[in-house]
Amino acid sequence: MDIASQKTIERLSLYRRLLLRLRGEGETVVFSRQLCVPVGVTPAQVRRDIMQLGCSGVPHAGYQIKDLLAAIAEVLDAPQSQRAVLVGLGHLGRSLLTHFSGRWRWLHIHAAFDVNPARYGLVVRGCNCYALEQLPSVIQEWRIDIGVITVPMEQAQSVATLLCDAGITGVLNFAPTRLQVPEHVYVENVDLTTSFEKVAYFARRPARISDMKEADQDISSDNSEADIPV
Amino acid sequence: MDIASQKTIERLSLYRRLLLRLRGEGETVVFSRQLCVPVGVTPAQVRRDIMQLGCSGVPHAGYQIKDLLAAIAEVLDAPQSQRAVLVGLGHLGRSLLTHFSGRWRWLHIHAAFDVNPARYGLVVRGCNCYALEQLPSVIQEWRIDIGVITVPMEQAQSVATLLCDAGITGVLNFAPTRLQVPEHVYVENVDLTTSFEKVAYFARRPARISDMKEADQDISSDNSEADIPV
DNA sequence: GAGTGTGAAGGCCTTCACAGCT
DNA sequence: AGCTGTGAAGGCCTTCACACTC
Repeated sequence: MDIASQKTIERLSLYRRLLLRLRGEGETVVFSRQLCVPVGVTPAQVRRDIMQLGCSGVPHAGYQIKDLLAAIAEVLDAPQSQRAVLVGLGHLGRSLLTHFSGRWRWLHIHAAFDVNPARYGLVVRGCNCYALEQLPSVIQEWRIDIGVITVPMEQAQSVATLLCDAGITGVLNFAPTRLQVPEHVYVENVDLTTSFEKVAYFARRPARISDMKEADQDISSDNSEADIPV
Repeated sequence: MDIASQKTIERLSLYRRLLLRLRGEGETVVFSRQLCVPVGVTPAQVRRDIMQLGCSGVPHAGYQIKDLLAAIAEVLDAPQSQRAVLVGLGHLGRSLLTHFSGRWRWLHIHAAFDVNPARYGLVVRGCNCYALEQLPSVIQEWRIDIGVITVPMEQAQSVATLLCDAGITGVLNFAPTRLQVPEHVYVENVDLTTSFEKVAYFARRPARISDMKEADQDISSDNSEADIPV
């Protein structure tokens, strides 16, 4: 697979976690029909993605889970582990560090930065906080290629520029603005405020319609035996 | 504006925060050219969105910021404030509560739920944690229409079903799976793991090109958790 | 019959391009 | 000249449909 679109990468990520789960349950083969539902697409889309991965299935016999996992890993996983820095140790930044640091061996948050001197030397989950001025040298010395931005909107662009100038090629942006970066830099936006506003909007729009006829459709879920939530 | 697509709502949310910032800086009018960049679209898209809002601008004089804000609020803001519940008081759930609770007056996280009895009675930012069994009655009694799911993937679907059966119409899903819900229920997925994987993937794709010019020092200490240079 | 592989069609957005206004 | 309003065109994905395989 030479080049994959953003949406394809998203689906591969979802496929993988699903496949890992199936494998953990003892399965060895899988059909496109099983994969499509939890990823939210049609079987045709699943087959297209698998085709693009270079894997082949057997009609009526499905795909080998281990083949799929190997092919997906080939695409998604870096040859060596990647390193990231986080900029902005406010509430959100600390939460992310606490929650995610050390959670994936293939992505290590190597250092944190902030403009607030009160936060220098702060250590969250083994991750040190430094002054923003030190960012370029740290990035270059450790060949870090990912920056996580958790600063307020007003400062996001200047931090992004700083990161890009230092040589970063990927940004995970939690600030509610679209960053301007050089063409070779990829930006993934995670905008929780917008997500909340979207849910709030769509939650109240169709409500009236469904209020009319309430309980007609029940969801046909495969894992219906698992009545024990959480 | 009768109906708006997901992408339109996203942009409206971004426009608004930008407009609020501009207004705070003393501006009263704005051009499409100013709005397009931080939202990541073209001026034509901005004008289309504004047209859809029902606002008009004046050539060479731009749009009135207060008109735009009023029109956007008309679309995005609920007549009365909306209430949400959060299910799953693990690390992520607590972080979200800590970070977002009380942050927006128009969306109140009213209660939290978990299956783990050790968490019953837990209070995070004034938000009480209850047993999952109480979820339906709380939702119905308080007419809550939004559910935030922060449980592991394995339990996400059953929680979603529970929420939908209780009458929820919007779900903010942090679990890495696409939920099956009745047609009238809207689901917004926030998948941090996938986001990280996307950044990691795209960060190293164009890397080779830029690798050319400073491929001198090779620090290949992969799983190094060594100290940070200062 | 049940599933895979894939060309072709369809849909949804975004952008282009240009008329109209001041 | 500069910017808005908008029909038309173009692009990107997704889905359809069906031949093919076991």
